[in-house]
Order: sequence, then C-alpha cells, then structure tokens
Amino acid sequence: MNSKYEYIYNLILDKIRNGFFKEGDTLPSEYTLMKEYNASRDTIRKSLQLLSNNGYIQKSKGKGSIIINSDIYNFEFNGIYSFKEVASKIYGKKVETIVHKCEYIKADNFIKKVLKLNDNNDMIWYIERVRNIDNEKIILDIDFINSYIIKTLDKKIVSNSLYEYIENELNLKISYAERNIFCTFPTDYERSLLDINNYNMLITVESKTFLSDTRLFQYTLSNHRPDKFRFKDFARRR
Amino acid sequence: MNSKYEYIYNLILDKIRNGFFKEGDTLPSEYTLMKEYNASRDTIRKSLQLLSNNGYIQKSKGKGSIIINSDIYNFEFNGIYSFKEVASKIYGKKVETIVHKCEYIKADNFIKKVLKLNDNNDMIWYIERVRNIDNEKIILDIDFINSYIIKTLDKKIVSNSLYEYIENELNLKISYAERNIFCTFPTDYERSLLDINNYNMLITVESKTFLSDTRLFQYTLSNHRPDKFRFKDFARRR
DNA sequence: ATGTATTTGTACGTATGTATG
DNA sequence: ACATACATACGTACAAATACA
Repeated sequence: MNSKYEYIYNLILDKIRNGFFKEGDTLPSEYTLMKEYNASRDTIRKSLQLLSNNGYIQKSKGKGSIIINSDIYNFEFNGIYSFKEVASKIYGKKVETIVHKCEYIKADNFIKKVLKLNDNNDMIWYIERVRNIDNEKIILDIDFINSYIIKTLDKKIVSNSLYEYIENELNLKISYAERNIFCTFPTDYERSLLDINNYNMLITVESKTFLSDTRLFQYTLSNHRPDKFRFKDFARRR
Repeated sequence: MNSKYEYIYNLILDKIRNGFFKEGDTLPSEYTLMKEYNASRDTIRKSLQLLSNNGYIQKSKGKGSIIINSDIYNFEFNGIYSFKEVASKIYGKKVETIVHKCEYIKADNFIKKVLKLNDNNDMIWYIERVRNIDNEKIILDIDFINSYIIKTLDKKIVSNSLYEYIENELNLKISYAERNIFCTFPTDYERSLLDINNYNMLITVESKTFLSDTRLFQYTLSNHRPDKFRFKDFARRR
C-alpha cells in the first residue's frame, strides 16, 4: 500500500529496528509526530495503532507511547508468510524446497467439505513439499488447493513460491488465515520423507487461507519435526 | 470499557453470535449503522475495525463487510485468558486445579534475567499448578511472579484465579503477552505430576505477561500433554 | 496536596479517492 | 455512466490519565 499512515508506520518501524528508538524509550508525542511528518493527528494515530497491534509499542493515556519490542525477528510469525518469506530471514542456514508431488486430482470427501467443493466441481491441486534446512528434511508441507481459483500450477511455481505466483502473476489478494496447531503421529510415508530421527511425534500447523473476497483457496497441513518447531505470538488482553 | 464504539462492537458481535448475522451475510453499510446506532462514521468504523481484527468480518472497498466467522469458541485463544476463563467455556467436562506449590523464594539466575530482577531484589513467587480435565492430569503450569509487583499470594488465590486477583483485588491492568510454543521432553518430576501415559514429549507454551505500564510481572511455562493440546489463531497478511 | 500543562482517548464533521456492481 | 460502500486524510472539541512545578 502507499497510504500516508502506512508510510509513516514504516518510517517509525525502521527507527525501532535500527536502534534509533530503543526498548523503554518514549516515542515523540502525537503532536510532535504531526509536525515531523506533516500529517494530521488522525493519520499519526493510525500509524501508531499499527505499531501497537503488531506489538512494537504500548500506548498509555497521559504518558505516551513506549517501545516494548525492537526484536527484528518478531515479525516472522505474527501474520501470514510463505515459507520463502520466512526462509529469507533465517540467516546462516542453507534452506531449500523439494517438491515431491504437484498433481491435479479429484478431492476426497474430507477435502471436498473443507474447501466447500461440490460433486461436479471437485478437482484440486495436491502438493507435497519437503523443506530442507541445513541438509535436514525438517518440514513436510501438504497443500490442497481449489483448482477453480488457482487454475494453473506446476512444480516450478511451487518450488519457488506459491504466494508470489498468486499475488504477482494472478493478481489475487491473500488476506487472512485460520490456523490450528496440534500434535500428530507420523505415518510411515511421512517418516520416509523426513529426517525424523527417533522422534515419534510431529507438530502440525493446519491452515485455511482466504482471499480478500472471502474465498477459501488453500488448505495446508504443515508437519514439523518437534525439535525444530517454534511458534511466536503477540497477544493483547481485551 | 464503556466507550461508544466498544458498546456498538459488542452489540454487533452479539448479533453474529446469536445467528442474526450469519457467515456470508453482508453487514448493513457504515452509513446505515450510523443511523441505527446514532453514531458518527468514525465511531462505527472503530467498531468494525475491532470485528475485523478479531476475525469476525472481512471488509471490502465498494462491497461491504462480510461475516466470515460466527464460531462462538473462536475467542478462546485469540487473546490472553486465564485458565479459569478458558475452562468456563469447556462444556461437559469436569475441570479442576490442583495447587502443588505456592512459595516465596529466591530466583535463580535464569529467572532473574527473564524477570529483569537485580541481586538485591530477587524474590519471586513460584507456583506449580496441575490442571485436571475429566479426572486426568493434563496440564502443568509453572509460574514465576515478580514479588515486588504482586506482593501477596497464597494457595487459595492461585487455586481460584490469579488474574481475577490481580485485576479485581490489586486493580492492576494486564495488557499484553509474548508467547512462544515449542516441544520439550518431560522430566521425571513432570512425569510424576501428570497423567502422561506413554507420551514422551510435552508441548510448552512459554509466556511473558505484562501490565499496561509495560512491567513484566509473570513468566509462565504451561506444559501440555500432546494429545490434548490445541492452539487456534487468526492472522491477517500485511 | 494542588493546579497546570502535556499526552492520549473518544466522538463528531467534511471532503475526496477508489473499488464494486 | 452512475450510485453505493469502504478508505484515507484533513479538521475541531472535549474527556481522562499522567507528569511536574
């Protein structure tokens, strides 16, 4: 986006990330920021609300806005990111994707129900990808994709980035996701695809991902070797 | 709070929860809601933004606001809740808390660092609680609490609800938390406290919980038997 | 302890831009 | 081409919490 409040949000966030504002510091007042960025109070407050929602500042009536998190890795899990986007922030590690399957198939009853398909329109893309981190097969991602929304796919696209293709080539807007984290027992097939060592469990992140027009286009089961799994979260009490 | 926009937010949320607005329905336009609730557009938009942030509606320029989630259990994990608050929504199950320890002790170096205590002020409350669900010991919660913020505690308080005490008796405002989810191996001691069956792993939710004045008052390790663990999340792409 | 200035929170208004149908 | 609906951006006024002299 190129709205003014998002632009100012990014300017202030940069100052937090590069250490100009440090944890515990108080931001300039909204009035000062208005002058600094030549913006109305409404615009400044929208920028600050984004910072607050994303866990960077704590606003306090009468006091000001205090920096509470300058962790540059914070962003990785507070939102929807493709594996490629997350991987680009994992420094010093060798990361690659192996596409095992990318098939145009008929959905079974469970997937038909999840993706809200009917009997006459039940073709999906079935994708299996293994994520290799420092030469260990750590994550197995299985995707079920509505083929009436994403009509064309191939191994090359999904070995690079599915989201990049959807957003930049198809010009669709990925908007929100419902996620569910739980434990599963690996099947023999999953064992064969992952370097599972002696672990006898997997952490599964189940995601339903939606476009801005509320269409569900993707159902994903992301299976993680337990020792490498980590999920960060920022929450506010209401 | 009793601000107008929060009041309207709750009125609309009630209509979503009780089925007056259903998934896929379009809300009345902002202009219509202005008249209905006798409020300005700014106020209505604040109410709708809350609904959007919490995963109940999807706003779309030119179209309107569409209901995307009427799941009344949705709220349980999108925020900070005490075990008592969560338990009150688990129907048909017997839920109880067993307090194993509630001690005023000296913090070790790790906890001193986490809670930002110094050598002259390093006393904490150490609490061990087991959560019993349908007569099985499923969760072991271990709390390390800054005793200079929460001065007085006892077994009775922590067997009821720590948050209820902090908010209603001490009148402190619990505001936000950083959470981290990962896997651990149970120690013999943890095995002895939980009905762990043949599972050889635990899911640990590590939380740092802060007051509205940015003071960190609580560090918690919540250890879950893997088969009973479930974490729900709603995320938006930015 | 008190009053005053500062700072954020809420509520209302107006105008214009942009996407949708 | 037009009406509708949400998005952005400017403004004003007053309330409430906090800090400080």
